[in-house]
Amino acid sequence: MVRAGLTTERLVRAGAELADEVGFEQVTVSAVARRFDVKVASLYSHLKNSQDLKTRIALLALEELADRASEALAGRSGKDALGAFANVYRDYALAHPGRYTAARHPLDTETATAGAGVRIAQLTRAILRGYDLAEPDQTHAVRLLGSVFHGYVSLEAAGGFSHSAPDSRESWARILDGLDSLLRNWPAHP
Amino acid sequence: MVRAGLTTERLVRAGAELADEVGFEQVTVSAVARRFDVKVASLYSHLKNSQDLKTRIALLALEELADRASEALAGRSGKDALGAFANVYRDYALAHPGRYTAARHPLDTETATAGAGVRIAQLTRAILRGYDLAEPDQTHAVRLLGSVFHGYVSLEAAGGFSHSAPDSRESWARILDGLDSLLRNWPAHP
DNA sequence: CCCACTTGCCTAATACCTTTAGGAAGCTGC
DNA sequence: GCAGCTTCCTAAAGGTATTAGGCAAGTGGG
Repeated sequence: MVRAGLTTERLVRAGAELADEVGFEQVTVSAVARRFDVKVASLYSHLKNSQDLKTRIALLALEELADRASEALAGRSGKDALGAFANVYRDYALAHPGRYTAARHPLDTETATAGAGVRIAQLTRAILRGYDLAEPDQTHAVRLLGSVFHGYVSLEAAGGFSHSAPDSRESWARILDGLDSLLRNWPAHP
Repeated sequence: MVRAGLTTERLVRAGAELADEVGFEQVTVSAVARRFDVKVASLYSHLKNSQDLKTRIALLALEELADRASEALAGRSGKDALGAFANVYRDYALAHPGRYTAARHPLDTETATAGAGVRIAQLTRAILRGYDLAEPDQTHAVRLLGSVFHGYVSLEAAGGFSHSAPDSRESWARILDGLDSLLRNWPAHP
């Protein structure tokens, strides 16, 4: 009996690749086992269950996203930072649709607060240092940015903008212009 | 043998209720059959397959959403319309989380263009009539609004804003202020 | 009224996926 | 070179999806 050398790490990584290839919903313990040419039950020494696999893929994706965002943001500020961060999001979602879907997978509170999601939130807040926003407006703005990035990228991934003019990239650029403008002129509370 | 009186309509409606109760992902042909106290195979006279069921639930949700939005928008314009539309979205998502998830379910192009999704897009565009935006900026703005509404509501539904100050409603209100401001002062192309 | 026909729901069967229990073969260190 | 842990396996039970074929409940024409 030749051992396949399974580890949780390798299984999760394979699951992430599978997600990008066939969609996150289609990622199954069985499919990962097939990929390693191993019986399904063998994976249960490394994974608690199917949900565990999906959660770990989600955490991997969040970490990759946070790493890229962190690197892109280094040395940038203001609109430059805004655009860099936004493009990391968009590029990641387009290059790794399955992982991106995984990153949006609902996590229970403890898992979420322990994962890289909070790093992403911190980075979003860092972008706003280039704009003059005091609390609580800063938090409102963080939520706005998160919504726009996530919303746009999801709709784009779902094909929402693919069959109509103008080009999605053009809209993306103009939306970033708009956000920059809004952040510089955030309306005072009435 | 007493007949249960199954119809595609009733099955889809039951599926939608089930989605709101246990989540759209948990909606299964078997679960719907149980709800009617009927054998699973019986549903296949009314539904093509599991995917068909989910697609029909998605279309139902889109239609309900479009109906509500249409009603809310009647007689309103400008920021008033923007707020009314946004609140329909948010309220629907909070009241019917499963249906809302269903509404975001990816549809193939033909199904999507035949469904109520296009009505929603048209309504979004109608809101912008209250602002002075020419094409292609109008389309960019439609995409921005769609992204913000969808993004915010998804993040909120996933619990993103639930355990932190300020209150989510407050952010929502201030984000709508921000969007209104941005639409009134849409930056000219550099 | 009843016979034929259509329709609605059923049984049966196949094929996956998930998960647990328990066993055997490989590796590691003494 | 063997004790013990680890890795992977076989076996089994239970759930979901889907198809094929059957019987009984409604329906319409003679």
